[in-house]
Amino acid sequence: MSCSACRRRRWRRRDSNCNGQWSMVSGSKLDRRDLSQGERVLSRKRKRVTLRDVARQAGVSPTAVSFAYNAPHQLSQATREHILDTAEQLGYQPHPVARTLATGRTNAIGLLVPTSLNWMLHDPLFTHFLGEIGAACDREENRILLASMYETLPRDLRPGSEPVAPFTWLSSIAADGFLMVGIDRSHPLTEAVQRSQRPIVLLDSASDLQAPTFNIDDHGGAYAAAQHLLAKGHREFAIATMAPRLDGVVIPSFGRRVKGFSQAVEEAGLPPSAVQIVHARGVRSAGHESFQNIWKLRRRPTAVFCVSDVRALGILSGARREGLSVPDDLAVVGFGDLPDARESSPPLTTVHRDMDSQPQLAIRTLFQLINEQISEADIASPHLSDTRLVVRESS
Amino acid sequence: MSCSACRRRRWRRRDSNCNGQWSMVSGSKLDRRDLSQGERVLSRKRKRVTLRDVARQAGVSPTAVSFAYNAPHQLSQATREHILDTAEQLGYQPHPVARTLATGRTNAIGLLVPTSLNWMLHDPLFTHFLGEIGAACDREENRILLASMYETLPRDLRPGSEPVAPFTWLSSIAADGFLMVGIDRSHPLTEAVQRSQRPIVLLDSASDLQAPTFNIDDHGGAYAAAQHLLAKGHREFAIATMAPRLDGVVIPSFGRRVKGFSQAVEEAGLPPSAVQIVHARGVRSAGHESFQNIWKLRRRPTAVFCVSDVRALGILSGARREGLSVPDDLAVVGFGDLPDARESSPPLTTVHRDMDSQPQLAIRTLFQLINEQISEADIASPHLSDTRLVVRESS
DNA sequence: CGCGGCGAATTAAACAGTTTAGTCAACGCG
DNA sequence: CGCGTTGACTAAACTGTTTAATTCGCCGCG
Repeated sequence: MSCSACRRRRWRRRDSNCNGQWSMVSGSKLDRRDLSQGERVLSRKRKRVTLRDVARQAGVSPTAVSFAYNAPHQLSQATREHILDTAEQLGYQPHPVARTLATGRTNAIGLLVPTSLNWMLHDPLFTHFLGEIGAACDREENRILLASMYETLPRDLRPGSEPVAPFTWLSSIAADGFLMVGIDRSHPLTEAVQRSQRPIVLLDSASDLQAPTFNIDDHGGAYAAAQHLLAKGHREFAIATMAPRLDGVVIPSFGRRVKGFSQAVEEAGLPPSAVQIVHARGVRSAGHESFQNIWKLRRRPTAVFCVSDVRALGILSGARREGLSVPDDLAVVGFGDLPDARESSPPLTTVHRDMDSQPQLAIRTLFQLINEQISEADIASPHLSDTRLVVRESS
Repeated sequence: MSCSACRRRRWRRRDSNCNGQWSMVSGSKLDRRDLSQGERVLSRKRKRVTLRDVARQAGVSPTAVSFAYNAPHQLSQATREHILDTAEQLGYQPHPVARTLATGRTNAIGLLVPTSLNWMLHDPLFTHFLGEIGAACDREENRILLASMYETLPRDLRPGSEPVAPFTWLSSIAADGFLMVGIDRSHPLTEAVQRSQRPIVLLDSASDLQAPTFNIDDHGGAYAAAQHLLAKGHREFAIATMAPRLDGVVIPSFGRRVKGFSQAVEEAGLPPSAVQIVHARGVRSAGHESFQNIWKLRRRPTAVFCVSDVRALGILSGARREGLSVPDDLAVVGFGDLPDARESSPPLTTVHRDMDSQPQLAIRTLFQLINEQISEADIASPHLSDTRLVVRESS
């Protein structure tokens, strides 16, 4: 069958024509280890094999080569096989970027975080989100492009190095849409991303931004935590939270939790001084840091509310080390209900939040927006998910 | 000063010329919320503002616009400002992909994992690596492109869905280089990635691949663990590891650990039956699963060696729930020395491995390769990092 | 016998930037 | 006055694909 094809086409002739050219590109089909030192240096300069090279070599048009991969039915069986063989021989690899430019799809979603990647990736809640997002990307055959918006913060918020212009920064993120986690409207990049014309979805972020937003009831959860502690008779509190601007970054959900807790205490008729706020900068280390800071307070609180479970767990182990009894000397309440919260000693009282369906919903929405299955107008936003207090033995 | 520039150039004339064109693109400078429903539908179709649009509007060549951003010193101050103003007005956003195509740089590194993203992202060791890699990317102003090689597994290894051709898969990953974690040479994609002509670095992977490899002494660590347990008098062992092919994926370091442990037992003169191997498929859940499987064994082992700490910690909590005493009823040894291993009850005996400098070294090497600061030939590979047994109270 | 339609392949035009090799005028200098 | 240099800017080539439009021969049908 390939014979009839051969007769029709001018492969043979081309093949011999191309023998001269062949040597130019022959290196590319060699295995790396076959290259001597000299050849390897040469290979630096060697241009990559392009679709055009394959076309020339196979004696067909570039379009035909493209069809061989993307629209096989457009080509006769024989031609198609011949092209694929040639491509294999030359060691042709399609250029991902060129392909993206032509199709307009990157098959990647941009996961944007306000802090440094390092900071965020040490937060177990975030890595849990990452797992859910990963599962969705597995299904959609997409990748996650993890990018930190940190570099774009202006000098006064992040001293030390020159900020990257939001403009420039954004022009280096090749993604079909953005999922932004923990974003505040004060961030200089927020607006730029919104102007990028690509779909955006927000998770655990500010609630007043012009994009589909998926949040939880931070305020209510914290409020309930305060009520619980008040009912237990506590009158002196500490709140352990992130430094108000961790290197210029504000995480809105933490702010809402602080507000919710303070409000409940205030409504109980206690003075504002009944709530002392302690800050910590790290993530994993935040618990220890917070514990130290609480320890140093002149007026010792009898209960501490943490804006995240990592902090609470850290305080628990700090207290253990110090010989303090929880909850008798210090009651501890967390926020998030990580799996570890159940296993700690004592098991942690914490505000349970949905960790699974909320990020799942967000990422699914993003994919729907990218695939134009829904429009932004169809989405009720902000989408709030309930929180509830889970009382265990640390309070 | 801008006057002299105005006199020399023909901005005014062009400006009025372009008023007709202007309306074509004017929508792009509008805020989303200003668009009525009808206009929003229209905006779908609206083409994005390109560098050429800016050039036309500003009355300069496309080159000049490019220079305004990338080579400011090539332009006079006045021209540059005029271009930037115009761009701002039109809401121009440079196209990341086009830019990448022209420059050849994506500013992203591909982090390739053999399993599903979901699986890998639930492994605390991996997310720790991710943090280190994130820190390096923070410094280099790069992004992480997280991609799973899972989809490319052939049908017989991963039943259920059609495999993506390695070829096709690779042509959708836009990265300047690859960091591969936990890769075995049996994976069909390994070869394809190696042929991609982009720098590659391997971490915790097979040791016989043609690329700079950063591993730890898995064999030695496991060997030491066995010796320790033998010295304590144990004679019946279990090894808890991953299903030999988790959905077709082999993780080489686990294999080396199983081998190292078995070898030590064998050299002590015990029969092969003294080591029973139990498998588990999950990550977080692997510990529980493993414990159940050990529990079911006809000949109960007195000690269990786990290829990872997550497994060991899971077994610990499984044993606690079952009322078993560790180490008296069952001695448990892990591998990895996660931070949690110190805090568990009882604290976990485990093989300490370097979690920080090894991934740091790998990622730094990758960036050096990408920036052509070193060549592959300069790298001693495989690079092995020591492991050592840390005896705590679980054995 | 002419014409519509189809299969197979081609041509040319996007896609949206960067970069090289200039052009052109002004300027200083011998 | 001619020559070389410099500064400011441009034209054209280049990056490697996809895709809409088109050609060309062939077949069946009225």
